[in-house]
Amino acid sequence: MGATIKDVAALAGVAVSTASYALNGIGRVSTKTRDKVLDAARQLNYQKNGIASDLKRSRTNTIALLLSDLSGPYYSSLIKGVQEVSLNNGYDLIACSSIGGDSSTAVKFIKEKRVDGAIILAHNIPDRTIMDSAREGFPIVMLDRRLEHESVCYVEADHDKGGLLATNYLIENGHRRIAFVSGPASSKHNKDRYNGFTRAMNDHGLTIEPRWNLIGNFTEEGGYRAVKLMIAQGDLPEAVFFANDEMALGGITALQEAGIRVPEDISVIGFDDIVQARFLNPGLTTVRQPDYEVGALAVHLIFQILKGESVAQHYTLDTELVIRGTVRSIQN
Amino acid sequence: MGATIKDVAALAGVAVSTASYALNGIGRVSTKTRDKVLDAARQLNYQKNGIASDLKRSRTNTIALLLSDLSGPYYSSLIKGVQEVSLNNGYDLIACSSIGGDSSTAVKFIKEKRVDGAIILAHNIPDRTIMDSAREGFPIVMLDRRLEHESVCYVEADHDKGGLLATNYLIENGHRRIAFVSGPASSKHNKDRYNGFTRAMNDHGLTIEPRWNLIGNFTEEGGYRAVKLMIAQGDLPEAVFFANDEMALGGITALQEAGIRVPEDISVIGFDDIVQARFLNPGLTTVRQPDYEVGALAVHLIFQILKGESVAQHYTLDTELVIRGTVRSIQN
DNA sequence: CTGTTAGCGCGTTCAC
DNA sequence: GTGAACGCGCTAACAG
Repeated sequence: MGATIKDVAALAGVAVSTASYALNGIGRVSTKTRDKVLDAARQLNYQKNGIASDLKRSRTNTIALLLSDLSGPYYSSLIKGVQEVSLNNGYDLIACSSIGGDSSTAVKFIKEKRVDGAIILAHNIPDRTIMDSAREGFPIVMLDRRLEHESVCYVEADHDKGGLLATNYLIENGHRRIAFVSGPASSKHNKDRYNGFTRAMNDHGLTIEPRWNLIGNFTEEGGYRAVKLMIAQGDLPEAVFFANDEMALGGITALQEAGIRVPEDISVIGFDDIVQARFLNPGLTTVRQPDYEVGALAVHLIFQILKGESVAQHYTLDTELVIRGTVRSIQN
Repeated sequence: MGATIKDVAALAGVAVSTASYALNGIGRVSTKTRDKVLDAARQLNYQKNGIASDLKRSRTNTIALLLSDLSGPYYSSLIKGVQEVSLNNGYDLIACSSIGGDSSTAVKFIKEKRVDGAIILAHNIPDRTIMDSAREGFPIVMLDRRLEHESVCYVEADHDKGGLLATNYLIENGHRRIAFVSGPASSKHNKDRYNGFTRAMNDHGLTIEPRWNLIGNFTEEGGYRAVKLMIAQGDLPEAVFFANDEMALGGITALQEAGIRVPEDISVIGFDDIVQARFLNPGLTTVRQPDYEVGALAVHLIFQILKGESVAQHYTLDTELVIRGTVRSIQN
């Protein structure tokens, strides 16, 4: 167990350096010697110690995707984008979680230079930590927030425009009395979506009723509660714009429980296009973010920076309306 | 940038080893010296090179979860189990994919000893590779298949009993003419589920119609096709047991398209309890595996082995029936 | 008891 | 094709 390159060299009767060259297939070695070495390696079941190799090379050929929690939520398309582009560039990809904040695996990996670059989708890693790690030459791309720092850049969907898109769609379908269920006030994305909403409302001379500005905290439970509250107030709006799909899920449950039909009695629109959206009946109309593209671009930027090319600090991608069955057209 | 421990020692005016002791908080250093060192480290924004550290210690304090594809399917509960137990034991956890087979990140990490142990849920890593890596002291736990090797153990749900459970439930509800839609023949889990099915059928003296033994390959598409075929044959069964939920999803779509109602005209049961199952209308009745427990047990075993304690080679956990709305009771 | 010296871990790479 | 330095931090043995 655990043969080292020394053992291989000894068995093959060559110097360690020669063994290394042969193993890595870098010129300088006659075919005969190479074969001897490879043979010895096979006999000893030799596997190089990747850590020693990384240490010497001072690069790991690996990039990390930092998530708040490995067990979810499910950023399938985004990860696919990250994964495909990494692999195409010959880099390895690992995912790790930031549970535990500054003492988490995620933070350890960027701080201790265990990877060559990182993509961050983990709200609980403090800006400070990220900036400390973002030394010259250590590329970091943020996906969940903005961060002004020379060697950190960020990619995001245009949530503002997405909010506008969704709201305009409701208005085009004849809705005028529209409620908005927000996520947490601290969320930039929530704020952007809300901005888009207000812009659309104002553009069409519609008024935003304060009593229809509800808080749902981006959770299914929160959406459920918000709608319960709305129902308790009486006087329902014609449509509800949930700032994310999870809240819409909860909201729809609350509506169903009250015998209010979607979309016959009230229209609903969400944001994100999570997997479940398609499986509701009727399917949830929502706004899709270009997740795959966000992921792909993020890694692409990492490689640009690694190559020493300069990149912009900020990229915005478009969102797209996904029309299913929860919004109906009202004839006025 | 990139201060090393040498710089810290120099600035603090002590030897490197002293700096190391101070930084790691291992006795042998006066408070005063310690403070000087910590101060110097702070000033230089020092971060240890984790790779050098790992090399020296020859352990990484990290375990890896090897998945076929980081972008899905979504083993949320299982990963939660793995994650929580790892963290509780003070170990870091990383996830990586085996896309690319023997040249994948996953394989690289186990071969090159970049982690202290691994949990494998990646069918495309060859047995051979796993056995080569499973040297003395390198713990590997398999979740997706059995592998007979002294230092490899496996944990699995009782798929056979799960198949029995599902089938018995259909039979208890008066169904006698039952179809079975299989996954790929190569899948052990599929085979076990099918065994449970046949056992239940035989126990009740029911016959298995060959024309109702369909192949769906564990995919939504496959389930869809299988049901289309079944419909084309005419003479529908009373119930269909899909060997996994994804196929059930596809099958239900096919039934709907043909105007066949679930469960009024035909009952459906699945296996796995994927997230979507709950969101179908009606909710999909299915068999749940104890995913969290499987994950938690897997890591637990890793730690046992790491501590040099001996463990059994094989663990089986029970499955559970999740009753929702796709099976109806037939009065004969 | 505090602090230092020296060598190790393992593979890579440069100069000869 | 080879010897030896090197990457960086850890630690046993030793000196003060």
